[in-house]
Amino acid sequence: MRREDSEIVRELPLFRGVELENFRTLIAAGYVQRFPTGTVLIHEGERPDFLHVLVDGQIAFFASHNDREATVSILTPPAAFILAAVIVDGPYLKSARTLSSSTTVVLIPAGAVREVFERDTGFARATVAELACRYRTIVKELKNVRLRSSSERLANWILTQASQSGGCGTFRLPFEKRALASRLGMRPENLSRALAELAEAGVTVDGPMIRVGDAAKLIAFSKPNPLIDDPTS
Amino acid sequence: MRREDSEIVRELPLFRGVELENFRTLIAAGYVQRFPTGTVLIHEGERPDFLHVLVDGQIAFFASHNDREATVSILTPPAAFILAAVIVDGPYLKSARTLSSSTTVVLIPAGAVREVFERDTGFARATVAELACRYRTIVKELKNVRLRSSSERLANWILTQASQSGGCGTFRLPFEKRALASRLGMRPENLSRALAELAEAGVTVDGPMIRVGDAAKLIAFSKPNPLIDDPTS
DNA sequence: ATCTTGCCTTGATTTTTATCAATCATTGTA
DNA sequence: TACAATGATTGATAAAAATCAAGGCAAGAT
Repeated sequence: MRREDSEIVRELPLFRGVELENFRTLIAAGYVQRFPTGTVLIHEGERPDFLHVLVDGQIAFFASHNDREATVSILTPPAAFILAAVIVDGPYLKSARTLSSSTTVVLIPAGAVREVFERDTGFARATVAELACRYRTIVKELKNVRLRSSSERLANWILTQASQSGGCGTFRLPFEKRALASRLGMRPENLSRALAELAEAGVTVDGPMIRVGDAAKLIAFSKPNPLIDDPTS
Repeated sequence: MRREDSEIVRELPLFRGVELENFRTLIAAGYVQRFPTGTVLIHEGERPDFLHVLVDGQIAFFASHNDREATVSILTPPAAFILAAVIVDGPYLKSARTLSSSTTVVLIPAGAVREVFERDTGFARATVAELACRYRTIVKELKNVRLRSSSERLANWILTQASQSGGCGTFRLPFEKRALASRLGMRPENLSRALAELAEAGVTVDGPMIRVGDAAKLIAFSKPNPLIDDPTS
């Protein structure tokens, strides 16, 4: 593993509190892999062999049932994933596929993770914090789905994205529109229509570029709620 | 606190591994309260003062936004709740109201919980397991919402309920139909209609009594999926 | 340059779900 | 016993979202 990659892992809140010796054990057992776009890294229902850390690129988590497919979340680096499955040693509930070329992932054997978890209280504590945050993130997502229409979800997503991409009000979609549609629980056709509707709220679209012309107007339409939209709350 | 109540708490997976001394500290700091139907115990957005343990009765967790209300989950005893909010010391993401008369709750001050969490590795480990399971439960619920129609959700809920209520295929709804409707993400009107449709799958309804006449038929309609429906997976 | 491919968009239609309105049943109360 | 009050049901209608069917556009291939 390149020093660069292991340092990214080390800087994650999940690993920052791990004793150096234990961290080295984890890194020694782990390795790096790089994948092209569209690779399915994880298959729903299988058993977790590795704790994964996304170092570069993007990953979509999705689930399939009944000829339908739903994107549950999209992960951006750096971030660990499938921690819960590794901890309870239960089957994956979601599949994962890469959304960008040369997506880089660090793989740490599940057994090593569980061993260090047992003897390193710093890691155990960080695991609790990580799981608690993940849990709260999904609760928010469930509220998002149940309490909002699809165009409201879109409007709030744009608002969040715009504020994260610096103040200028213009940003580039970080992935394809159909991935966004699935992430927001809508069909690509309806995403197109919803984007067109948002012109009334001052949002203009040019290919992958989104411009929030009038933030106040978009906020009035979106009615953002920190208990749904604020990732830090 | 009655010995009876503290023993229920002690038997929970979350507390079973706590050192006796620490457990006594928690119980000494805690107390019991009993509430009538419809009491809102917890208000979305407020800060957690207590870890709660449901000892008797039923509690619905719901969230409000935009003149809408959605039930996120319904809890049956014995079970601890709002653990994640206590751990991260973040605002409640959901409100909670009692669904049954004389709902009994044990309240343990959040500070005491955090203190014991810091020094008791058994508790820390149990917390991890609890949070990981909760996380996975919500992932399943999100899949349930995103991958199924409302009548499919209903059919699978009935299937689960029937199997948990012993083999006879008849059971009583554990709460009012409108609570069930909200739990399943549908309107009471549509729950009525969906129940009527399920007659084709051998389900008969008489007030609060549900009878699964032909399990095979209902399974064929429901298409249950352990990665959504199995609470233990 | 032309063609193919994949993605996005647009319009028409169907399905699903919510909403509105009215009625019925049950329960607890005066 | 009659009488609210509450919850459940039913029917009619509206809104939201999915589906089906064409086209359009741009990037890469031939």
